[in-house]
Amino acid sequence: MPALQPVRGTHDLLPEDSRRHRRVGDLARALAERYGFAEMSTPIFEFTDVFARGIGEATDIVSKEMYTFADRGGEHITLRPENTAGVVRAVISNGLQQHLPLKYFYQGPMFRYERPQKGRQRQFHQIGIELIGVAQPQADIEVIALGCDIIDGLGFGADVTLELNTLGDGESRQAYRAVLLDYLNGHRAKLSKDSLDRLERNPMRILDSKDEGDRRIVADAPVYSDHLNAASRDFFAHVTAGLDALGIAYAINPRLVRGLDYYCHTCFEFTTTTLGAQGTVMGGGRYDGLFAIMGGPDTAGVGWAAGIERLAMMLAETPAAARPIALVPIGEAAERRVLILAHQLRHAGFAVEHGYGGNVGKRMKRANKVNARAAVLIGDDELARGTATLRDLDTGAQVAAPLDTLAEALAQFR
RNA sequence: GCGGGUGUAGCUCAGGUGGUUAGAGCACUAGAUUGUGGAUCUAGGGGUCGCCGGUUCAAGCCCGGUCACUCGCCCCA
Repeated sequence: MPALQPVRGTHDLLPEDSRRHRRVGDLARALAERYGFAEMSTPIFEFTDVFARGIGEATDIVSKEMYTFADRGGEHITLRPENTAGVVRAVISNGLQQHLPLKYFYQGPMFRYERPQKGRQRQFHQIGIELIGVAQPQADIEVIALGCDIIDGLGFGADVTLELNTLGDGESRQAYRAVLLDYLNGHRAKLSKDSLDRLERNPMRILDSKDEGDRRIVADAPVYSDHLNAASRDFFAHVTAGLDALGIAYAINPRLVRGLDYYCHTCFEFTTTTLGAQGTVMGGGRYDGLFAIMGGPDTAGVGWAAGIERLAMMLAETPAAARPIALVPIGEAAERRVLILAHQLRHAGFAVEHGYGGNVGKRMKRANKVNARAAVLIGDDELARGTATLRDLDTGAQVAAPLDTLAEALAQFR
């Protein structure tokens, strides 16, 4: 490590970045609460098994992207690559199935050992929701509607499309898998190298291949919707009908297959073309089988996760920082007075900055630099009269205000 | 993990085919202005040219490696 650099794929969030992230997180939380989702958080590391089992050994995340290490006690620990498995673990650990349905919102860092690109980092941040314990399609609709509100609320409605598909239930999936494997095996010789690999791990993935040759083969492949059983078809029909009723636009994408093992029935992605190759901005679906896989009682679940960095990148502008009041003391006596005054004004709810030394000019410059809304000048003259000189830094207008009621005079600059 | 591109000051970038002390704009600091910011002017600070090695009398420039970023693949948020 030659120079002092951050670890590959990690980034500092300086105040401007932080404000963008907060814009996303705050809006998402506020809307989630409106839908009845309460914020909670789980540890950023868990026993490796939580993810290995929950996400699926064969997935890319588990097979090559986890930050795993042995701690000093020899336990196998993994930095969370996503949060659904952790939330499910928390529900089971705390015996929360007695309180179904559960509705959670979370926000925080995730870790994946991948090659960084724009919109892809090794430490990144997600917001997400989980609706646990509702097997009916109402839950899917509600979860998607909330996602949609957040995307719209951030101002991305025009740049983002909702892609929707169903993975059916276990029975349907097994039936289709068999038919599909049969077909693909017949074209083995012409499949790309990547797809031969997928044939073993997740054949439905091949449907979404970008390889030309694969696409030709896929074009004539059996279609999943022909192999869905009645229950699965019915479930999906309810979901789409619900979205229609709410006026939520979506595009059915039969090729949409999510990578994680635990998904069933509804799956969806909110995608954009404005971010380059990393176009998925929010993704999720139903995971009714996950609780059983994790060793808990059968419990339904639906949710999504969204990448804060990706959403923050799409933000048209950086939210402005709060504008403080700048206190400018002139002389020793004023300096002492201002120390106290700053404290009082802060307690009264004002954001207050006082320069740290320097003459009036320098302090005014500093006030300007922190984008102060107003300056309060106090020197010997003012102290003698019991006033402060109050300057509006936007207009330059200046008035005298009594020191003991300064908070009232400053109220207009809040 | 695979393939392509890039890497000069805090930021954005100049530096024809290798040739003395590496430049600009913005930003920063100080002064003009010791009780008044944003504008202007003046001066100043700041670079082991990502890092290591090689070729050469001589490397910011050529070669190799390495690190980071970036574009695409894989996959995902």
